[in-house]
Amino acid sequence: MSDPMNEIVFENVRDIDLEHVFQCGQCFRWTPVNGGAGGYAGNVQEYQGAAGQWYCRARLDRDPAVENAGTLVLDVSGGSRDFWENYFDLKKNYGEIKTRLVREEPEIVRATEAGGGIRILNQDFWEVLISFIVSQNNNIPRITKCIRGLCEKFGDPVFADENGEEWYGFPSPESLASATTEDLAEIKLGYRDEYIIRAARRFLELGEPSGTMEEKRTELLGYHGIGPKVADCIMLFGCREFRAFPIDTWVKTIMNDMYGFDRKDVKGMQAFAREKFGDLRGYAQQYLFYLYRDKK
DNA sequence: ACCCAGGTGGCTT
DNA sequence: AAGCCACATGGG
Repeated sequence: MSDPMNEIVFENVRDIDLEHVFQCGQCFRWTPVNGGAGGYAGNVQEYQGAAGQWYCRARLDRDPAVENAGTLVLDVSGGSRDFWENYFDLKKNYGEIKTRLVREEPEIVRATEAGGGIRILNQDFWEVLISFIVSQNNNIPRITKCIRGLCEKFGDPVFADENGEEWYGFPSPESLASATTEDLAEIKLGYRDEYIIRAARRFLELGEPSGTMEEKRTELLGYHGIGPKVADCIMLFGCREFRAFPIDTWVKTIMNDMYGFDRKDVKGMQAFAREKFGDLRGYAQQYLFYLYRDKK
């Protein structure tokens, strides 16, 4: 027997595509429902996943007349309408963001068109913190597997879907703070399990970073296992710091290809992003990242 | 067997 | 400040 769900409908959402949202590397707990490539069946996209302690089945009935638009129907195990509206960032005008980016840097139009339905989710800080520590020197399929393992072993069951499959909430900080490396071994985090345990304990002491962006960054860099790249991801996806511009191997390739930067010149890339994309550089980074991920 | 993946810590110049 | 290298794990 599946658990009951609440339906929440958002009509006429602009600048949204569920494949862009869930495959752009910002989150790791959403999967296409019917195994269709990217969750497509005609003009319907369907994904299921979880945010914090809530399960959600998300369907986008796409408007055939408008690109990256449609009616978003959520079947959720909990969470208010406001919670989900905020999670999907539905109050923000992404059309305007794309227009401004292209005005400053016309070449980026390739990226804003390829990932035109990207929205930066408002995710829980703690979940983002742990997820991106797992991400270092790792690939997306395996990151996904590791995080599922963490949820199934250390999270609470929150929902049984119609196939009888159990979904789990993200582990609490306490549950990971009290875990041992032996407990974590079966998750196959490799050398990262020490990082996870220490991060959980430090988060319980410090809570979420606050202050200016630089202050948040400094605090994040104090975590063992968090360097500049992971700190920028956590700020962008978990702290609503849209001026963060994470530079990973893909972005290095992009910056080399499009603008001729030496792959080692991370400082130069940051300065370029700050100058060209200003306060919107976090969004720019997502469009660029998706463009190159999509090419593979 | 090697190289890579949303890199980082630690040690050596 | 910049340059190495080891670090688990799994896929190509």
